[in-house]
Amino acid sequence: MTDTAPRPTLEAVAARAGVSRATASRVVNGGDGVREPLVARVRRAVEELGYVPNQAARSLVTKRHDAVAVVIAEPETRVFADPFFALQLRGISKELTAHDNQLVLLLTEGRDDHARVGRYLAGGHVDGALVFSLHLDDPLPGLIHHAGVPTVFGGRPGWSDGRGGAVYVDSDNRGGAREAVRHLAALGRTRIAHITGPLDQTSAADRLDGFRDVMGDIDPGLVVESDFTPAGGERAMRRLLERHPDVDAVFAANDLTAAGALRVLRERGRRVPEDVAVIGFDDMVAVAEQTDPPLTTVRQDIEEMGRLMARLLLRRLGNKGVEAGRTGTPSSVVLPTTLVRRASA
Amino acid sequence: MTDTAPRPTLEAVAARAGVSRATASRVVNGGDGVREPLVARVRRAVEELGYVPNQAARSLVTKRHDAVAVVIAEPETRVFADPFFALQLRGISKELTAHDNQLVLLLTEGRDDHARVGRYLAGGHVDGALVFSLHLDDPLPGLIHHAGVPTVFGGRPGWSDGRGGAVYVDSDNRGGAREAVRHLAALGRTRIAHITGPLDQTSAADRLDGFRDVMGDIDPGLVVESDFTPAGGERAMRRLLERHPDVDAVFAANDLTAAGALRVLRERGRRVPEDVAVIGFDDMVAVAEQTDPPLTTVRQDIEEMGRLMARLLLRRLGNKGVEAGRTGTPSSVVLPTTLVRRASA
DNA sequence: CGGCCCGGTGAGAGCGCTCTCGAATCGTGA
DNA sequence: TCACGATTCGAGAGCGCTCTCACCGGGCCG
Repeated sequence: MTDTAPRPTLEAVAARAGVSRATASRVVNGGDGVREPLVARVRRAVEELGYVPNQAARSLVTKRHDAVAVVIAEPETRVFADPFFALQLRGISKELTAHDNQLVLLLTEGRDDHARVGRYLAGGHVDGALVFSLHLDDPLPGLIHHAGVPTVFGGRPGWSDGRGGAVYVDSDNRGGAREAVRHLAALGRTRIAHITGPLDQTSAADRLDGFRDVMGDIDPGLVVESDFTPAGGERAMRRLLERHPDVDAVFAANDLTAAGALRVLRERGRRVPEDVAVIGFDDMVAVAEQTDPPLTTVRQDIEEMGRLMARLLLRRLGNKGVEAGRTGTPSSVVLPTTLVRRASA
Repeated sequence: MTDTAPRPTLEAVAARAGVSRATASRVVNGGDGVREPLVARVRRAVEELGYVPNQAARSLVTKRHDAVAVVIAEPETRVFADPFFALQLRGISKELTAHDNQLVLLLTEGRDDHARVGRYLAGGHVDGALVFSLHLDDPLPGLIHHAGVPTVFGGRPGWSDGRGGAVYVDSDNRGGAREAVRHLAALGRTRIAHITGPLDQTSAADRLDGFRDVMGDIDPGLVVESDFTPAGGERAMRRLLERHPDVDAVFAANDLTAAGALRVLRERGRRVPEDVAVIGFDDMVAVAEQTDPPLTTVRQDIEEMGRLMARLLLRRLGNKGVEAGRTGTPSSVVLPTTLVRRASA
């Protein structure tokens, strides 16, 4: 219990099974090329001794770790207010454990942490990395690329340099936004506004693009930049009502923003959806189902994104068991979104 | 970039600095007992070569991994709908990285996973574990104890067996509940009800105990068991109104439940807080600030809980740098809660 | 019937690091 | 001045594992 009984080694297993260490090793790693009776004997010895391979010794020679890092770079507390990463983590975790890989979590905040993470990844402690880095000016992708660690990004990284080599998994922010706005238009709304997210994040920028795809060149006053927070949503909605008292629909860049907007609308006596229809983005149920009225929103399958990220990475690492892609490096994936109709639009 | 340049070894550093591998090792690990000029030379060599110690080789001999597992055992999706674990993880992460420890995340769902986790921990891949296991009947604590891995629990584990040896960090659920109920009483409420959480979780049970501490032996119909979800809160509130139409205050076991209750109250035309005062628990801002009216609730410092868990574990692992506890195994810690007054009570 | 090939097995060389131990160096007190 | 203790450094033995390579035996072809 408390005192650490010395763990049995491969040597011990071999001795007990009456074979060499080499043969024992072969059996432990699949048993190819070992005749049945011996396989059985080794297996039994493993069982009886409760042998578990020493991972450190193993990776010392194989140079593999069967571990991948998940880097979540978010200076802002905001992120933790939504279950986004939690769900993504769950998807990642499922896929990784299904292929016997460990998940090393790296949370960063602040610039100094970037260096630390870069050093860690460059240190070769993990076979690859899954990185969430949503800001345009983030130095992390560069550091990681420099470190030469196989990486898959969560969300399209907004690199300025020309290389399109980055593999990422993203949801169809632009398409989802289009669908939302089209829905508002189909409802007969004509003064449709958009409260954006921080435009240095590709997801926010893409949603704005989708909005513009449908609306064309509209009064720029109908687009208000915000920051993905409820408070920001409130501010933006207030400004919107000042500039355009006749607004009859709002597409908010995420659910939190929409919740803030809803509150201001109620406070100003506007009925939702009768006077103003509102659509959010994300489908964070804890928020979208709690608003008054419940929020119509664009859902993205967050857990699936995580699973996919892990799968792409493992494939790239040449992990057996993962169905092989056609050839070489797998390419990025963009997942579809769906409109979830509740009461607000 | 793609091809893995062979990482420099200690041997290389030693050669470049003109010292032995042993001395280079000493410098890398603090440099005690090495004279200044040599220290400087080795440091420079490390710098120039970009040397990073091979962790696998190191732990092969030290039998330490400088890594701890974080086990989150939650079959239910519910958990991921709140930022509870995210915040806790952040606290844990901060403390661990401050002491150069890695965080290996183990997410489980379903019984079979338990065995996997047990095997992993027993496999000696990590130095210790931080475990969130909130259910009374959870086999995990037993498995872990059996594996002999130093562990700190998040939340008081509800063990039936007699051993009080488990170290845990919890918030003062009972005290917080008392404060909430006293607040309601101070408001002049007399028909105070409680919507509980799942009573197989110690946090829910403790909150109920706190409620009883203040209310004494009341009409059992004023206590309704629920499940920490908004939908459950709605159901419970409905039942409550049927049985006790005269209820004038509700203490909900968490914010999500309170949100559900609020919705039912509004739907039934009860004004909050005029007719019925409502208090939640947790202070999940994303929820508590969004409800109508904003929710009065009991806050627990979740991030601090995480940080503390990590600190206790590191101390127990004899990690230098962590201020030493007085003697031996540190004991559990219960963190205070605070009442956050918003509009609902 | 002999040589050859081939699948199955074991011996042994490291992987990169820490740590013990003895050698070398330096100072100090008598 | 010389012995002796303290300090600093290097040589070398592993930690537990994988993997190459040589070895051995039996089946098959010539």
